[in-house]
Parts: sequence; C-alpha cells; structure tokens
Amino acid sequence: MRRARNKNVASHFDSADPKVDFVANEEAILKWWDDNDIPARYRALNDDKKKKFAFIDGPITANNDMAVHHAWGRTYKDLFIRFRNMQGYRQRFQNGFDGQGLWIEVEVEKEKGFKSKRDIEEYGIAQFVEDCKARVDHFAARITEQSKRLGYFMDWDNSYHTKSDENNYTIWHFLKTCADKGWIYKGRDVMPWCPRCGTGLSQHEIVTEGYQDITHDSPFLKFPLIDDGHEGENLLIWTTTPWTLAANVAAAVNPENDYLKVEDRGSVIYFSKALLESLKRDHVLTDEAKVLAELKGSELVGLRYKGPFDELPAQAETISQHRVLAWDEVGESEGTGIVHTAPGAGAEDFKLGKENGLTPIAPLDQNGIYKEGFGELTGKAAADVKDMVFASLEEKGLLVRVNKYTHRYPVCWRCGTELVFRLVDEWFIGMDEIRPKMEKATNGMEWYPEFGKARELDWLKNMQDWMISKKRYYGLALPIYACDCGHFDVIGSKEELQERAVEGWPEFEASGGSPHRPGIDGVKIACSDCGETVSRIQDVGNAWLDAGIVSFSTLKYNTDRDYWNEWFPADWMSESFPGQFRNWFYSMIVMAAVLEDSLPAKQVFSYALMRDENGEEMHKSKGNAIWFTDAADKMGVDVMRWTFSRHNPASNINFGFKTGDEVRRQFVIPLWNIYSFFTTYANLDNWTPEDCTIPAVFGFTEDGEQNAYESWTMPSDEGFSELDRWILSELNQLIAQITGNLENWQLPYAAGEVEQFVEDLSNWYVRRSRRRFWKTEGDKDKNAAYSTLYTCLTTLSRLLAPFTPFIADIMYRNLVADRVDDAPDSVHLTSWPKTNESLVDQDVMNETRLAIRLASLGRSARAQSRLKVRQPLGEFVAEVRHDWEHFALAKIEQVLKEELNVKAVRDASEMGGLLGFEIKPNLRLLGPKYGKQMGEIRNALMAADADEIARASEAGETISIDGFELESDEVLVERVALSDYAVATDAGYAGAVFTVVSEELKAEGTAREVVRVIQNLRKSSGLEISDRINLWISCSESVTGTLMTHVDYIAEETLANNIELGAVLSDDAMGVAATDSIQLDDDTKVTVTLEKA
RNA sequence: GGGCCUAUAGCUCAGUUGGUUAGAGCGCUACUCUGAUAAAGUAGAGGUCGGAUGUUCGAGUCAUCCUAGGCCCA
Repeated sequence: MRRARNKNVASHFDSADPKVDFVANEEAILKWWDDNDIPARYRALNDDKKKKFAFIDGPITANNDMAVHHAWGRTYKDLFIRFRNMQGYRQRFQNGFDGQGLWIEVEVEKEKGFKSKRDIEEYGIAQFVEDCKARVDHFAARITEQSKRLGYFMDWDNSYHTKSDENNYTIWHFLKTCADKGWIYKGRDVMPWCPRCGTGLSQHEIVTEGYQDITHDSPFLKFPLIDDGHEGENLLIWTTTPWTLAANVAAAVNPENDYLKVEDRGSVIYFSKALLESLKRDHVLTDEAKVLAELKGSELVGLRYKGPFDELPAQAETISQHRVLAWDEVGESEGTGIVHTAPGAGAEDFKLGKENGLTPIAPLDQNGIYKEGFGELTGKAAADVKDMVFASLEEKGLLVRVNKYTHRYPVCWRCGTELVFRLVDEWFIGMDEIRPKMEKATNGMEWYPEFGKARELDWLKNMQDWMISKKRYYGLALPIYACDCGHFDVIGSKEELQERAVEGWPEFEASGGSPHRPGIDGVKIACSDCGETVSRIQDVGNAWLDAGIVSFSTLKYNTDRDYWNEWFPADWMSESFPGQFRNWFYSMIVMAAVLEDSLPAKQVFSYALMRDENGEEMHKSKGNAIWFTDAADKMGVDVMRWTFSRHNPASNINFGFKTGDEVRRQFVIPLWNIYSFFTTYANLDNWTPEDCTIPAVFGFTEDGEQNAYESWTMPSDEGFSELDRWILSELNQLIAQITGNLENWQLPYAAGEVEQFVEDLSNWYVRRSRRRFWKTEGDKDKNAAYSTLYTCLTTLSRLLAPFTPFIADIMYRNLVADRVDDAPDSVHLTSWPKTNESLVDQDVMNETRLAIRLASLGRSARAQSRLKVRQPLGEFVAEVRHDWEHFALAKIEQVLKEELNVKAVRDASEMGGLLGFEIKPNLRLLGPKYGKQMGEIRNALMAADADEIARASEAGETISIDGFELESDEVLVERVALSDYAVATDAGYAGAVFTVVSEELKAEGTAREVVRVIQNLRKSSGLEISDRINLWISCSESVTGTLMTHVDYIAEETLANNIELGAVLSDDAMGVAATDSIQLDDDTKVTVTLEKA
C-alpha cells in the first residue's frame, strides 16, 4: 500500500544515459540552480543556527579573466565552505575583489598604449583613475560569472572591493594608529626602482617573481691610483651595471683577503689573488700576466684613486672622497675582488657609503633618466648608455675588457622592465615593535601544511621596515601631510580630514568623496606643529595595505563593533603559499597585530603552485596557461574540482586536459555508471524510495540528536546479505573518515577514501550483486540490494556535494529530491551525512578485503595457465598469513567459488603450503670442483629432502649428502608451484587453481561458452532483456552429448522456451532468425540460431 | 652563509602514530570478462625507497651527517 504523495513526484527515476555529456549537464544544473534560487537558499540554510564558521576571503585581483589556477584556489574555498554549511555552521559567504594598485594601472596603460608616467599625466589623472576603476568593475563582473560557473556559491551581490571608501578609510585608521605609536617615518634610501612605472618596489614585491636571468655587458676597468709611490698603478674593477660608474665614489676590498699586484700589457693592477685564474680564463688578463707582489686587502685600504668620470660636474663634491674602503662583504668568487661603490645607485653601496661618510650621487630621475650634471649622459636613460660609457672609458684608457655576464637580475614584477637602484624618499612603517606581536600571532595560528608556520616566522625574522608609499596614481591615498617644517600629520578617518581641512573640502565632497587621486589631493590641512597649510604627499599606498585591512574593513570594525567581534578573528583563511607568506598573510598579520594585538585567522590553509601537465611553469606568453572558461567548456568543472580535491595541496599540481581526461575516466565515469546501472534496473522493477527499508534523513537535526538513519539497526528479516552489510559498513566508515579528514584539512585523504569506496562499490558490490537486480522475482533479497545501493548512492551524492557540486546534485535530484516527500530540493540544501556506528562491522570488512585479494590472486593464477573464468575448475587453494584469515576463509568460500568459478576452496595449510622447494646444483661452482662426479651430485640432490636442504642453505650450513659436503652457496634454491597448480603470489598471500580439467568440468565450460554466444546474439539481435526465445544448436555429436546434460541450464540462462539440440535449420528458417557460431578448443564448431518466441 | 621543502617504478605521485614480503595512475603489450559497454578486470616487467651512520625486536617512515634539486632569506 503506497502512501499518498503530497507533492508531484514521478514514479520513475530519470534514466541516466551512459553516454552522458557532463559539460551540458553542468550548464543545465547551473540554470536550474538559478531558476530555483538554490544559492540563496543554501546561504540562508543556517541563519537560525548558533555555531558559525568564519571565513575571510583573500581578495582576487579583478584585473583579468580567471585562469585555472584561480579555479584551484577557489575550489578549496568553496569546498570547505560547503562542507561547513552542510554541517550546520552559519557563515558569511563574502567574496572579495582586489582592485587598487600598480597592476591595474599597468593593464590600463597597456590598453591605452601608454609608455610612461608622462603619458598618464597628459591623459589626465582623474580620467586615468576612472578608467582603472572601470576595468576593475568589468573584471569583477567577469570573475563573478566565471566563479558561478565553477559552482562557487558565494554572496556575489555582497562582494567587497578594496577600492571601496570603507576599505581605504579603514587603512587610514590603521596608519594613524601606527603614526600614534611613532612607527611611521620618511626614509631616504636606495630602493629598487622601475624606471618605466616610475615607482619604487617594496621588498615584498621583488623577492620571487622579481628576478630573471639576464645577460649584461660587464666591463673590467682600471681606477688609477694617485698616492705617492703608487703612480702608474691601478685598481682592477668590475661591474655589471656600467651606468652606475658615473656615480662612483669609492672602491671596496676585503681587508682579510689576499690580493695581487700584477703587471700585464704594460699596466700594473691590483685584484684578488683567488681570481687570477678566472681573470685569465675570461681574457681580462693575458697568460703573460706577471705577479709582482702579494698583499693583504688591508694594505690597499685608504689608497686614493682617480674616478672614471671625475670630469662631470656631478662628481665635483666627491672627487676628494675616492678611496679604497674596507668591507668584509667583498667576496672573491667573481669579478676582481675590488668592488665599485656608488652609494646613490646601489642599496649596499648606500649603507657602506653612509658608514664611511661618503656623499651619495643620485644620477637618475624617476623615469630612469640621467639628471643635470652628467655631461653627455644627461637626458639619456640608464638602460641606454652602456656604449657611451664604454667609449668614454676606452678613450680615457681605462677599459680593460667587456664580457657577457648572465645573472639573476631584478625586474619589475608587473611590466618586466629591468630595475635600477635609485636614491629616494619613501614612507615606511617601522616593524621592530610590531614584529613580536606578529610572531605571537603567527605562533598562535594553525598552519596547513604545518611548515607554513616556520616559513612565516622566518620571513618575519628577516623582514625589513615596510615601504608603504608608491609614486603612482591609482591606489590608496596615503593620508600623510608632510609640512616643510619637518612635521607630518597622519589623518585617521574621513571625518578627521573634514575637521582638519582648511581648503578644498567642498570640492572634494562634490566630486563624490572617493579617497582617490586626484580628488583627494585638493584637500589641505593646517600643520599641527607650525600651522602652515599642508598638502597630502603625492604618493599612493602599497596594495598589500588594501588587502590586509579586510579583516576590519569588511566586518564593520568602524561601524558595528559587536558584529566585528562576532566574526573576528576568522576561523580560517586560504591562499597559495609561495607568494602569500610575505604578501597577504603578512599584511593580514600586521593589521591584526597593530590594531588588536590579535591573530587574523585561527587556521591557515594553503597550497602550492600550478604547473602545466608536463610540470612546466604556466605562462601566458609561453602559451601553456589555460583560461578557466576553456577548461570549464572542455573538461567540465566537476572533473576540474575533483582533480584539485584529490591533490596534495602542499606540492605543486600538474594540470592539463590530459590529467582531466584521466580523472574523468578513472573516477567520474565509473561513478556515473553505478548511478546509471541503478536507475536502469530500479525503473525496470518499479522500485521507488518508498520501498527502501533503510531510513533516510536528508535535512538537519538538532546538534547532538540522532536521526532516524543514525539510530537504525539492520533487521534480520529484510533480506540484507553479507554483501549489503559489507558495503554499508564501508559507507559508514567512509562518512566518519571523510568528516574527520575534512575537519582537519586533509583533503587528499578524504578524496582518496571516496575513490576507494567508489571502486569497491563498482567493482565488488555492484558486480557481485548484479544477479540480485536482474532476477525477475521481487523478493526481500532484491529489495535489500536496491535499498543498500540506493543508500550508498544518495549518501555519496551528499558526501560529494562539496567536491563535485554538479554531478552530486544531478544524482541527488533524480534519486531523492524528485521522488521523496519533504526532501530538500537540492543536495546543497541537505545536511552532512552522519555515521550509523552499528553498521560499521570490522570483521565483515576484513573478510571482504581478503576475498577481494584472494579473488584477484585466483584470476591471476588462471591468467597464467590460460584457463578462462568460464571454464569451471576443481579447486582454488589459498595461502593466507594471519590466524583469523584461516577462519575467514570458510566464510568467504562461497564468494570465492563464484568469483573464480571453482568447485572447492581449500586452505593451503591443509596441504603443507602451495609452494615447494626445488634444489639445483650450482654448476658454476660445483662443475670445476667435482668434474665427472656432477651426475652423482645431481641425482643425490634430486633424491634428497628439498625442504631440509633449503633450510640448511638458507642458514649457511654445510650440506652433507651422499658423502659430498656442499657449501651453502653451492646449491640453488628455487620456489616452485606444486605440479598441476597455477600459483600467483602477492604480499605474502598466494592463490592457486588446480589446472587439471575433468570431462565433467569441460562439459560445463562448453555449456557456459554456448550460453555466452547466445547472450551476445540476443543482444546483437536487439532483443529486450525479458524476451523469450526459441533456440537451435547445431554441433558435433560428442558436443551434443556434452550439452545435453546442461540443457536446462542453457534454457534458464537464455530464457529459451525450446531448445533443439543437433538440429539443422532450413535455409528459410535461417532467413528470419539470428545465428552465430563459435570454435571450441577441440576445433569443433557450434552454431546457434535463435528467434523471438 | 641561514631557513623551509623535496628525493620511492620510465613518468606523475601515494605510502596518516615505525609493523610481516613498498603501492596506484599513466604509457606499452597480451589476455579475460561483458545486458554498467564512450565500461570493467588480470598479467608482464620495472625499486640498493638519493647516500652513510645510528636508534629499535623491526626503518621508506625516527635521529644525525652528507649529496642533489626547488623555494625563501641574507
């Protein structure tokens, strides 16, 4: 009696087409989600729940379309958010977009064809900034659409933007807090500088992506010494940056190292002793170079020399400073051991110059062009002057040699231009007082992978002060107002600026009040020290300020402190680790440490880098990068997401279409086939979820409360078999394992467990249960099989929902939502499955594992002896290793008989083991020693107890046999199968089949062979599975006799009403019926003909 | 020079607290099974688990050192 339905549910499952188009399905599901408001309902699922799970999103740069590596990181975010949502945690689902800073500017410059900052200024900063914002909005929209295609369920209408007023003003608050503590200062230093972008790069930006192997012309030249007694002598100098020579002030040697005084080609020169050979090899010196003296570096210190460009006006002040300095950083592995020092054009040079009271010469302007005072170099770009420099040195007789030199040289990480080092004023946050707080926070966070903590601490230990200013246009307007009197004010909020404003406020408000250039630049304040009217410094802020403040700006820190307290610190954050230890994680930690002396997130999940499928780095320019949209269209998103889910995040992932195909074939298609199998047969049998004897609970229950599934105990009278108990045990163990692993961020384990389960379900449970589904009678056994498989598939759909949200929902909707009253409409509205402990049965799992292992060995043994599984064999003998396995063997006997088509299963221990020893004489040793007596030895060995000799040989004992004393290595011990058995071994287990086939068995094999031909023929003639047939079998007389004994079996298997054995059909009859034939092993032919009855 | 990571089959990688005789996928070949068929299964070979020493009843796993590679820092 069927229960009345209160919603319109179909009685049949949609049949799952085995020829499925996964991509088309995904697109259909997306539309269905959209039409039915599933994402919003998913987000609202836990609105009434107490427990919460706070994720803080690292903003994605809204500057281009998504590529597959973005999909990787976003898959992690979506996966863990979905998992926690199904567990009933309240969440915020806020996505973030990063949209301020140099990288946006660079793309807009490319769009407009701008070459330099001058182009931007001519174009107009106001319009340029608007263009930048428009680009960000455009790509934020693109990324939103692409993320939805990925199945990423976020609150897309509520994404935060780092360019927002709230974000920028919250950074002001942070900077003001730093200023109040005295941590903000203006520094003068030599910074890496991009001449194209016209801005300095911070330490964070230059360290990894910022280096390339570049080949430079590197001159060796002479600095003539001018002290008395050293006339005509020179220092030998080498540099990789010839443009810095015009800014040379000093030279440096290592006072501890040994130097040589050498005469070569008529000059006397000094250089490092250790470099003599390499200088000759590099043709800087000739082979005739003559060593005149050896001396310590300390003896050179203090010597004065004439600089290479002393004629330039810029050198006027420093000519008198040219001398040899002592510097223990000078090495002797390359160059000359004497280092050209230009304090205005190199970071270390600046430090050394400062220590020695040198005057730095700063040769370049912000565009990398020589300033006034550099003669013919003035007005030229640093990158373009090397030939002029060489010509000038040549003319002065100073140039010795120019070699090609390849080294890692810093380049601008955004535009690829080679950096120069430039003496500039920049603004910094002094980190010394913040560092301990940051270390505390870092130690308090849990890092996955664990080594993340060590990485972050290492970075903190080494980090310098944070350069926060950039001489650019589109970015955070640094709220620093530096007065000529030397005092500077830092403004902490929009309100404070309004209060302090003495000029420009109304205009700023009228322009929209966005804290960006140029609008903000018109607002002026009065210096709090001297009262003068002060403008904002022109600089904008480092973009990591923008991304690091989001724990405050997006959580209403300034407007609703209760809300902020509820969601800060986050429970977790997640980004790729190679860059983010010094970028986003770093800035998040800084902000939380400074503002609240807190950590920003309790747990950090991070992952490595994406490579192409050959392990090569992905680059747009190399053509091996993959856009997300291409991958989604071609491989499908579930495949992509599963590829990511099963990967160990700590190591780089090799990703491509081939790896996608592999995952589809290996995991997605087998899963789909099980599902397709189920729907096909459930429909044939009109089986519906109402027939399911295992209770299912898809919605939520109160925390701690057991639902009907969890508290169910398997009844003994509903037909559940050993196989059902096994797979239900595996299923419930799977739920527990995957839950634990996801809670501990152990994704590859979780995914691996699912793969193993699908493998078990497909290749053991379904395969072994097939006949239960096929049979015609609708008994309890069949219903138990349906109930079990249904429970496995519906549970699997929920377990897979966070991983592969599309296929999971397709399965769930067909199996559950459309058939079961009161079930949630989508798998993404269901709860996370819970384990029914009573169904976990370690014994049945162990026994089945053993059966699977032994069946595999049995098939292997059959394969070796070329005995098809169709041919029944007398017995299978199993050799097992553990005590319990001997007992288990009896329990799995029936399974093994069926799997291996054998009449009996025996424990090898009953027959003294499966493998015997065979002893052979070691001819190579014995031959020369015993000569003619070999025959006797051979006979003696054959007659002797092989086991005893094997033992003695193994033990290294002398073997006494028939008067011969053989050394242990003079016999060869081999393990051989017992005769008449084919044996396979694996990991200490062995399985063997008895290979002697009796007439009786042979007949049975023939019958099965014939059945197979008939079944194929039924299929190829287009018969329905349930159609009955008439059958004619024509064969030799002996085979007729053989088949006669199995005629009932044949009829039953093939649904034959009549069988005529030995019949020959008329040609007419042949015309309407289907026919086929096979060749038996004894070369006789069997022809079968059938027609629909 | 310092920190971190990695080293297992031809390739890509598992191997979670040490536990008997180290696995998977890919690729190749052959075979088997087949009313899940754009499937599935089995076999073959291939390994001094980078090297050495140590701890232990027992080491791919732990310790120390070394080598090589990668990343980060100086």
